[in-house]
Amino acid sequence: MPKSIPRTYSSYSRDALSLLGGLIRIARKAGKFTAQEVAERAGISRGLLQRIEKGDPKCEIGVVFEVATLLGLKLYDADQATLVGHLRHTEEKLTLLPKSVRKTTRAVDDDF
Amino acid sequence: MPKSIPRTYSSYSRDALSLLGGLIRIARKAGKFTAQEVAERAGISRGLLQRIEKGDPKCEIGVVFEVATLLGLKLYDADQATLVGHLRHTEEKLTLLPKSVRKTTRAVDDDF
DNA sequence: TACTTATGGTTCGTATATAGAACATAATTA
DNA sequence: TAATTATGTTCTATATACGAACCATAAGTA
Repeated sequence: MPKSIPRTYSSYSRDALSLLGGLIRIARKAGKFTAQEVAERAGISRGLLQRIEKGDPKCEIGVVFEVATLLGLKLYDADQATLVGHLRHTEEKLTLLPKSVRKTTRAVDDDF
Repeated sequence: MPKSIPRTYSSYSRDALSLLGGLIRIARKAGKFTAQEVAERAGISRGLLQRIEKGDPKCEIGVVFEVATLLGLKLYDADQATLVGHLRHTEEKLTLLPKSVRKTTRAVDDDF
């Protein structure tokens, strides 16, 4: 990690992070859990939970998802399709697509 | 970080991560982008993009969201409510809830 | 009011995720 | 088929997220 380039995020991503963090906070308060309790059950520090609830982009996604799951949040609004169904669908799509994305194929008619 | 406790993830979280990574990969291939291209546009390394597409829990959530956004994925299936609307709703809920979760209030009738 | 507890914000040391390069393999094209 | 390119994987050095221990403030309770 030689270069230290500060990361930038689109407003959409930041909004999504804030939303997810806010939902987590709401779920925690709705369940009458203290930050300490949730942090312990999730196996993380209270400080990290605070960052998660704030929507800090620099958190492990696995931990964020785990906390959300712990509090009963649905990560994927499975209105009709279940998560597993979604996964199966994903795999199907992947098998149909070419395994490598071949670029402009440096062909002959490139000299126009 | 003195102690090194390996993190554990619920199957639901792992499925969600795999799903998100798979959707990202599908979107990338559908758009005919090479991993190199997407990584460059996202300002990350190709190796990190691979881990993201694999659903590695130990990635910054901000980067994952950013890549997803870059490829046009909707992080929150805004069937009816927009993201911003969701956010407003979140804030409303938060203002209604007590700001601190007060625990069992260590009262008198605790000696049963 | 005073008391208790939750929350928010530091700082510091360390475990670890990351970038970058290198290499091998797989996949597509001519 | 050969040639080219994408992908997958491993390695090392470094930037940084994390846990832990603080303190200050806010918020709920008696």
